Amino acid sequence: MPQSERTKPRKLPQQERSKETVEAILIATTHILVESGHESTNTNKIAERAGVSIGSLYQYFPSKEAIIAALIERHADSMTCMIEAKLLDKQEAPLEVALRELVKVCISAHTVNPKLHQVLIKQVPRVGQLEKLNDVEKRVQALIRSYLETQRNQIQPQNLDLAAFMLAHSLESLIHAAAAEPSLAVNEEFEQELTAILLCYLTCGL
Amino acid sequence: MPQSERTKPRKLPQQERSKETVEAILIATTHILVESGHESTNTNKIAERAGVSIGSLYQYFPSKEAIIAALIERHADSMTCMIEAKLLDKQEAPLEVALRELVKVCISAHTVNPKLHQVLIKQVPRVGQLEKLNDVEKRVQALIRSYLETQRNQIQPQNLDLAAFMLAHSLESLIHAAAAEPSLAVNEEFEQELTAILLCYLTCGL
Amino acid sequence: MPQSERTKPRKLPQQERSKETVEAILIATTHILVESGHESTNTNKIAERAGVSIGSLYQYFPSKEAIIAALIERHADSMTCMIEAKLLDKQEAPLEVALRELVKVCISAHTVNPKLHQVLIKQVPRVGQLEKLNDVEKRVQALIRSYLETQRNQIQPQNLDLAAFMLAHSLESLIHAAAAEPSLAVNEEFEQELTAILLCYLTCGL
Amino acid sequence: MPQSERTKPRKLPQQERSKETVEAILIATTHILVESGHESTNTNKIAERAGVSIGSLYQYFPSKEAIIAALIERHADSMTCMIEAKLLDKQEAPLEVALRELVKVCISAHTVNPKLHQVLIKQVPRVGQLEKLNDVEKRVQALIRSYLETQRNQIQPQNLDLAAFMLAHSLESLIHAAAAEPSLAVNEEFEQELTAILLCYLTCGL
DNA sequence: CATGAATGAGTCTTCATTCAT
DNA sequence: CATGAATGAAGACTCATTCAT
Repeated sequence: MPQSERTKPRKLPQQERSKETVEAILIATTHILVESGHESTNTNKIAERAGVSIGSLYQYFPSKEAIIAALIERHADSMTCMIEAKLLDKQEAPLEVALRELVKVCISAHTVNPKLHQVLIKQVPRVGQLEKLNDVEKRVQALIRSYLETQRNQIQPQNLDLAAFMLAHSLESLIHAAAAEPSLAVNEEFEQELTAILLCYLTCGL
Repeated sequence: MPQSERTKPRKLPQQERSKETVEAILIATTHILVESGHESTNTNKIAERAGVSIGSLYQYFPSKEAIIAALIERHADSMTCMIEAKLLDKQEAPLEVALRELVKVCISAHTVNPKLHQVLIKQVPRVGQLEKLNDVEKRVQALIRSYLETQRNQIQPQNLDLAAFMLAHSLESLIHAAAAEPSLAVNEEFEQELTAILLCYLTCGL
Repeated sequence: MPQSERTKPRKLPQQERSKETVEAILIATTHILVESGHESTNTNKIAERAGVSIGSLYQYFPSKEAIIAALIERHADSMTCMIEAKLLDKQEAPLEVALRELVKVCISAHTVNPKLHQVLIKQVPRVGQLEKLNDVEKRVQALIRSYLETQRNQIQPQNLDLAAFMLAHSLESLIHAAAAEPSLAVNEEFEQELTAILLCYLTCGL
Repeated sequence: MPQSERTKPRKLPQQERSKETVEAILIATTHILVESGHESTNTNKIAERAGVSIGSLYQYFPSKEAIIAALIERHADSMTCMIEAKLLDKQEAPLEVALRELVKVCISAHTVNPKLHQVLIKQVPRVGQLEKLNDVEKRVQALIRSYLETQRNQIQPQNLDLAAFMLAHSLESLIHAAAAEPSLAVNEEFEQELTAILLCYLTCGL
């Protein structure tokens, strides 16, 4: 999956100073996205907020899209890392425990910067390089898939690809939806219910 | 949730010709969205494609957003109508049958114009009046909620609001995801699995 | 020779008002080119000088290049028309008379807007659609070629294509050069000498 | 014509390394011009291609224009040197021989780096210091002028300035045009015809 | 009511050049 | 003197929307 010329970071910052610049740009972008939404996020605002000239911005990112893409990548990385760590940690645990922990860590992952997450999910068009947003699901799905493998004889579904797909997407979308729904607290009860739906699916032989 | 001045259709077309104009605009918008995506959909293109002057377009819609909102509304209506009809029809049916039918009709609903559905979901920012995209879920959730009411003693979850939320969002998101995933056929097996996850959740007492 | 999307006029002005707009744009461009040169000619200046919004400019011309190209086309047309008319008129005249008249009319053609001509020739990069500048030579060459045909047995060169090439380019470049050279008056003597070089070439059998 | 501050090479490279740097810059510029044209030649690209930092580039050249100007100067020098040598060599030769040799050497001179020559002629705006492009003609004209002096009584034209002008510009422009015209081979026949037009002009008494 | 010409604020992006390290 | 990060003026172009006809 080679990155297109338009979205590949233009040059990697080599000196300390330029690393700070890139960092400042990403942080500024995060703030603006969270405060004003994707539509009114533009490169001039980003540069200004980052305390960087517009020229510097374009030294490191070839386009506005590339900045958002980088942000998405970071965000996705940090989320999947948390999840991966937990799944590896609970590899040996009984299904119920593992699932409950998975649910917990996914919720935590969504709590890191939930406002940003919402903006990315709801406002950023999944077009071109920005499709990477879907990567989170894909990577979580892969992690789950390999976990299921180890539990193959504990679970009912035979088609592990499909089962991982079902789990990953339900998990993700329900957490999204809950986070976006002010009337619904993401509390113990929700966590419990989320664990239930996944666990039932895997174990109840209907 | 009263409509703002900016997104309420400016006047209801009452004469025959007006209705045709509105129709032409919405159809043109659909085509352009499907063919070129949301980003390159603009009012001038829409007017041209609809065979209508840009001035006339603004007679019927106060803004670009209003056009998309109208489209979303239509789309959501047609989807929820199908689902509502089916749920009412199966009100008396046993849980398993009802759920299976619900799954079937949801899949059908996504098949009416799947390309448009994808564009609306993935590319249209859920901001301002365009948040209505979420209405489909909300309305389906309400329908399910009232169905669950009738089945209260057949099912395990006690918090019906939460249960309806779980079902509606899982259903919706899994069908979306499947439709967007070329490697996954939306076939009998998928339908079966989707029914399973919902049914297990409602009946298995974990 | 189909025009590329970037340089083809965007829409032909249909109403009276828009014809005036296009005209104003071209006139403004001419003035700015003559006064400030190609490098400092930009679309914003053109629009302002034309008393037209930048948006209007882009209604009719898809790019800056397209405006210059249109100007070149006009300029080339007016030049070649003059020359064509004269050559047709002198078809029957003896060689010396015809050549002298050709020289005269070419000089006149360069005198219509010599400053513009210089800018177009010296400053506008002959790239993309702007290569049309060379069309003047090509079209003059074709006209001369067909004239030579009628004089075939009066002249020495046998390869009429080559002869037309020699005449057209010498003519053009010498007039250019003379116009650009302040120390050289484009006077009777120059006209005489120019006629001489062409006539000698065609008749003297060396 | 004193050089302006902006285009005079900033310092003459005196150490070996400096000479290499300047050389590398000019060579890189040549390559980029030939490959991508003048429009997309910029100082950052030049520096990168030359394997030199942009800062160093500005140590040796005060502006972009100065780089191109230096290139033009070199190119013009190498062309005029060839021509000068030949003309001096043929000072005693009969007119026809001298002219034929002049034609030959001019063609050779255009063959040294024809692609670069085309780019310089067609794409580089003859503005400011870049007017030097015209120097080739001027210098050739001066050389021819002094040669004609020695042949004064062999030739018809009395105004030697004008005659030199005619010869220099015809020669130059016809060779340019031929080089730019893919349909026309620069072969023996062309060489012959070019000699003819010059020789006829000088000798035939029309 | 239809038309389509006109508007202009707003955005992205480039690139010659400077300057701190 | 070399480096390359930083600068920012400048310019091309889009598109939602208005308004004269």
